[in-house]
Amino acid sequence: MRPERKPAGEGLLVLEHFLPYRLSVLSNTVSGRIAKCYERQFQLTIPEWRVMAVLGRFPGLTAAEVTERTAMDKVQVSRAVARLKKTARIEQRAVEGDRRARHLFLTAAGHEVYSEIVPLAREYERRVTQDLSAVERAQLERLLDKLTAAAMKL
Amino acid sequence: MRPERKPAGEGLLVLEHFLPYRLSVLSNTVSGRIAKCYERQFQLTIPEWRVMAVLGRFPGLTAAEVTERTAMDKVQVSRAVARLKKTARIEQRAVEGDRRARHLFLTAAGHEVYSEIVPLAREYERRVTQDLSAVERAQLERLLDKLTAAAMKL
DNA sequence: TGATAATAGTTGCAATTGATACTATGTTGC
DNA sequence: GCAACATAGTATCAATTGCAACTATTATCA
Repeated sequence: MRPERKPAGEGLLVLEHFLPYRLSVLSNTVSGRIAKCYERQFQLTIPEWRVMAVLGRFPGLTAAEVTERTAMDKVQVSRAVARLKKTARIEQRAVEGDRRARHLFLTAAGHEVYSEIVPLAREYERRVTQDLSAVERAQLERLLDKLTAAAMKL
Repeated sequence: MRPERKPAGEGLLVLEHFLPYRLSVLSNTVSGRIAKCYERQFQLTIPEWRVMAVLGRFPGLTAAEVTERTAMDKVQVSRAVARLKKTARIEQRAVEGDRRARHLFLTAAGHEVYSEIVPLAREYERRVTQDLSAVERAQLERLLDKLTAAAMKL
């Protein structure tokens, strides 16, 4: 009775082909690299940058809406917002008809930081994907859509 | 007038098409779901499960080799190993000719847990990818390879 | 109305993490 | 054989996180 009859057999998990594992390695590598960049240059943590990024694209969201859009949790957003307020990268304005929530906006200083980081981020993305053909890029986009949708559903 | 005339304009980052962001959302969603599963059922953290998974596939690795294979850092591995030892899921044996390192193995109890988790992990992966055709699966594999290689190089 | 529940956001505390430094052992080159 | 350096793994301490509880406000509905 051989113990290791089949390498990808029933009871074995081949980690290097296991999707969640591969995604995690890739995502950590990719995000980690850019993070180093804006951490050093702007003293921004990943959650802070994420909040800024989404506010740059959708000014005036509330913290709850930021939470939805970023798949961060609300405590994480709350703390990122607090730090960003303290460093004057964002500001808050009242929400008409709801005194619990506040609209969030990048300040002028926030915009400045944002517009410095965006090209860096773009450039980094470009480098990571530079070996992909146009076709492969389209495939990637499509696959990410499908996988994300499927993962959300479970 | 279309609202999104220049969707990828110079100064704007369209988060929902930005690769690092999409990878992060997908990876967190995917890993998070399975993690919940073995956290509840077996009191295993993500790093612990990762160490077990790699030891299930490659019995006898040292902590340093686990570190290499998992893209975790060595402190993380050290702590996961400490916990797994305490919960008797793994055991250590001397390395011939090097008294610093020790070979790591799943115990019988560890194997039991492992062989219960593997089918769950498999099933979960199957569900996430069930909407993909065979061709798409191959594309995915290929794209992950390319992206991971590119990210590592930077 | 008023009681109950839901939502926005914050805070406190315990657990986890990350960076750094440390011990012990091994290797290299002179 | 012995400095100087490298490696395996652990410990320490501050910073970050995650969970649950909390305040304040708004919504529901009998």
